[in-house]
Amino acid sequence: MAVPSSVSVTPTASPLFLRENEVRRGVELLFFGYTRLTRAIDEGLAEQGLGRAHHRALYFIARQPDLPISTLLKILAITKQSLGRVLTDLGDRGLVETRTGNVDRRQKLLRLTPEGIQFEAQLFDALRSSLASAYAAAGQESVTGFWRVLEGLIPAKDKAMVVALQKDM
Amino acid sequence: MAVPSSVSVTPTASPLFLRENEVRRGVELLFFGYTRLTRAIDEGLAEQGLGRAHHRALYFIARQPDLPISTLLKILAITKQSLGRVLTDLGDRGLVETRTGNVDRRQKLLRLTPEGIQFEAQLFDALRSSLASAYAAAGQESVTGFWRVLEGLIPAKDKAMVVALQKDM
DNA sequence: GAAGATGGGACAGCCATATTGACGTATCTT
DNA sequence: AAGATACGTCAATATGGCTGTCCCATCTTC
Repeated sequence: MAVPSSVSVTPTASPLFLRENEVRRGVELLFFGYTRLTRAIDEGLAEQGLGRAHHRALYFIARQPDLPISTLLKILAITKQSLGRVLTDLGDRGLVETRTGNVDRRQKLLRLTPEGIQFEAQLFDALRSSLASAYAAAGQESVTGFWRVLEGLIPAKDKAMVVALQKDM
Repeated sequence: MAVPSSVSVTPTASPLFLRENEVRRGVELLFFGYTRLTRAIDEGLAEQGLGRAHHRALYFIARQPDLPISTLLKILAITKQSLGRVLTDLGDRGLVETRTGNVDRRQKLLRLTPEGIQFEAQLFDALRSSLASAYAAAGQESVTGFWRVLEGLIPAKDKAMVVALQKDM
């Protein structure tokens, strides 16, 4: 992709970005795309009596084992109480376990149990199959653009958090 | 994953679409991008004592004036009861009005009142400013890719509905 | 014209997921 | 020793979904 990141944005393209229809198209595609992707895993979650909130926690714990609760709270941007219930449910089902932090003993580090790893992988398969087919249909250049636009939607103050998740890529 | 060793594989070829990190990146960017975009309008909604469910209805009514309720139900994919409460709230605030269909008198066609138009436009401004800056930062080619991938996430049976929204583009 | 399908409204009750505010305990920092 | 931080927990509340049931008006079909 030839986007001159070192150069100031060229004004020639700017009329496009101010037109209402382009914005509405993005809003709608994001709405439908996001909701359809999340629906792909509802069935698997329901089998365990879990909801989407549980999956979000499961997902980020899978992504960053030994994640402290405070970090997960920042990622999910929900309250401690809301997350508490979710983690209790996941713990009760033997999907998530905690260990006391060795650097800071106040922390509880979250990780998936073997059963949790397997369950998350099963849910992830549904996400992968949806996204992989969308990627394949759109082509690699489109995927890069897809990422770039979404990155632009994330406020600067949150960007470090997202980058941290992807540092191993 | 079995890659035929007789074929030379470039790092950008099809295996890209099966690799876990690319999928996880998409999942995460969609999550953060979508949630951040929706947060952009929460404040404006709260001023009216409304929530995101109200905005979704408002948005699609703005997009397709004289929309029958049954169509809106398909778009939002929620139950009649859930939508009913939302529409009652919007009607009570004088943002939405209904008229009896002239083709089919059982139908109630939804449209925004002048106040509703103004309010939706105000919320839309927040969406526009977020999306427009993401578009501008990513560049026009990226925007096309962004659309393409999201379109690929929408199941075939829903695609006609989305296209219908955008037929005037 | 009668029967059935469809569009819409309304009742009651339930569930999942989020919120605020307050308070307690263990541990780390200064 | 004092204060900040990480985590847990209580109680109360709001939002936005859901199911099931029943109703009425209107359109379609035979």
